Amino acid sequence: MSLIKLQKKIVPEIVELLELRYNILRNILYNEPIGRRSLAMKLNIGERTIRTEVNILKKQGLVTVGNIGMQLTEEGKDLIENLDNIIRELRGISELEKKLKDILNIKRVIVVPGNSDKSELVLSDMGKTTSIYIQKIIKDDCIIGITGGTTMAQVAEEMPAAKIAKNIQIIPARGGLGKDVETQSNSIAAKIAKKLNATYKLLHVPDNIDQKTLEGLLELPDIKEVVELLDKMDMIIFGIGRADIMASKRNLSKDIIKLLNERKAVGEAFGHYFDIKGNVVWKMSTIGITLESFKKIKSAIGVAGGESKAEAIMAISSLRDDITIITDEAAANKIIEIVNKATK
Amino acid sequence: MSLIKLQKKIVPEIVELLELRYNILRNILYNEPIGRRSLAMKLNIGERTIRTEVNILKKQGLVTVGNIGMQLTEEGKDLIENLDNIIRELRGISELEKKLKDILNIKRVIVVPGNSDKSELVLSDMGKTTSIYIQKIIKDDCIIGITGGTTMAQVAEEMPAAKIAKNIQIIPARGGLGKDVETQSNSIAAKIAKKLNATYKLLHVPDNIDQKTLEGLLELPDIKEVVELLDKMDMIIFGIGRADIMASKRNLSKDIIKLLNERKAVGEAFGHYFDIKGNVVWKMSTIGITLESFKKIKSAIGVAGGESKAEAIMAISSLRDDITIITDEAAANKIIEIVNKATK
DNA sequence: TGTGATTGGGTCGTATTATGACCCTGTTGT
DNA sequence: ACAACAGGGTCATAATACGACCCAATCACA
Repeated sequence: MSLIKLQKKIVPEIVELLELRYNILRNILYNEPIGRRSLAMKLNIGERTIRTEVNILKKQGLVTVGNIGMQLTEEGKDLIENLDNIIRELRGISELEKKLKDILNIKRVIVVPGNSDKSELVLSDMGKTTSIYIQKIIKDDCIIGITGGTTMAQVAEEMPAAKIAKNIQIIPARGGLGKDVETQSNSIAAKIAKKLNATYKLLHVPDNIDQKTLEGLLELPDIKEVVELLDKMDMIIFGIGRADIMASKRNLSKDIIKLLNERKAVGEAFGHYFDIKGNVVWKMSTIGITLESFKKIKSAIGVAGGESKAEAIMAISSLRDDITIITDEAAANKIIEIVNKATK
Repeated sequence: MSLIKLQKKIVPEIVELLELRYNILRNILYNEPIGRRSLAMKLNIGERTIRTEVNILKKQGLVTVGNIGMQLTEEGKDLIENLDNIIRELRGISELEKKLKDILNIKRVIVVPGNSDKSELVLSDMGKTTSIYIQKIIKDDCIIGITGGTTMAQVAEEMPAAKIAKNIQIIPARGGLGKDVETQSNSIAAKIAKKLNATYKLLHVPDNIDQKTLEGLLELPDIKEVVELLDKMDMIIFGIGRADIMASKRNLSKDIIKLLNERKAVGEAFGHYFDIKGNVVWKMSTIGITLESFKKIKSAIGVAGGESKAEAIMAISSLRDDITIITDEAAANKIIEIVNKATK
């Protein structure tokens, strides 16, 4: 039996304590310097509790607290990295990954602890984990497709800057311009490309354009160039969204929303809307990767977290059995819950 | 950094909790079935505290509590073994051993956690640890000398029964009959011999006999046989006593006690009284191993615990630098304290 | 230079928990 | 039958954690 499980058995109290302090440390690290009250806000904990805990952490030499706020000491920063592994084991993340892999029947599942719906740090973690995974499998002369969304924006944000392979090309996997520039696939592709010291192409095409305009756009050399690359992608990293939320974000017409409801769309990825079995129920008319191309890409990596994304993840997992899903604990547990209910 | 140290840093509370529960579990194991009140007595803890803790342990499925008392579950028993290592690391026993080895300037030091003055379980542990160590280094055709005392009695008690080598002989390292048969070297030698499936010889000689009688006894074939073996010993396992306490236990005359005080005797082993530097200040006139023989024996293993034995252990360690000392945490810390004070 | 938003630290009443000091009843071994 | 021991119940009290405030100092920004 592992050391952690052993302790969990004999001193079960440590679980909450350890996680609480871990969260405090992490939140200080990501927001330093930060005050008591702001921290209490972020963690949804009473201010006084923060105080008690921080006093202990201070006593242990992990945080310093001055009049500008609280900061981690060097020791605290070192500690937090090792703590990651403890938390993983404490929560049984490895077992969770294995279980989820079996349930979704896919090649690889990576789970980060926490719930990205409730904590932005978990979203960061997911982004970081995705980045690290990508950097591991990336090879020379790789063409990598990227989609938009807040999750993918976070991946770009957390991507460590490092030239890890030669002649990498980053391209947006589909057109579509959201309101927020930060979460557009174009911006994200550019950001990732810069971090990886790679070249990139942009795809400036709006969503939902009519067939005629589309054909016209395809004649443009700038766009044509990218479209040709779309079929040569070696890797695609994409966010997974909820069908209903994505529909409202994109201001789809009432008719289409009705259609999506009727056909029980639950998930969205690269402009395609899927039901829980992975059937395409509708797709946006824009320039971008097709489902057929998607299925042929060597490495497909989907990223999404939060329990709300559970069904969407299930839908996308049905598309290919050699897909990699990177998600969080909350989504993983929710998926397991859904499957358990269904089989009962 | 090790997992334990990491946790000690971030959740320092667990230290006492873990140790408390460890002690409770151990005491239940060694005394099962045992009641709340008896247990509280043994551990010097309030009865109510035991109740709170046991409730948690019960909830965790580590102890069962019926109307005959409390017992460990199988899981609890499994746990306790792994816990040993955690406690060792928690207390930094390895570091302590290293430090003590350097201070005493001897070949090998083994420390068991706890204080054998305060807990009989620690004495058991020391006995068990000694037994295991002996069984590791024992070889075929070995002649092993044994002394008396409560510590050595515990070694015999905890010795696992196993024939681990051929043609082993166990002999008492010196004569001397105490009041309590159980702690006489004869009984202990016999007990150990039986457990190890070895042969043994006895040495029925009283303490403090005059020279003439001594010479007479040496003519007896039974005694002569053992005495000849004394010089052929391959290993000696001996308890270490405090000079003053041993003197009073043996009812030494006031003159001799005065002498021991004058010459600053602090330790006793195999009938010899030593000052802190390892000089013999007095020895009992009886049949048994001489200091010269002792220094020639291949393996010398001294066992003693409790802070009161600190100086005695220091004295005996000065005799040989290839001696092995098996002691407990309390004695180890006390020795370090004494040396620190002396060097300041 | 003022002003509002933070910051850490102080304090105090209250809720929660741990603990000590008992009681009771049942079982067991003598 | 009795003494010794077992667990469980109860309650007042001590220790602790916590929420809800206050204050003065500091900082960013207008």
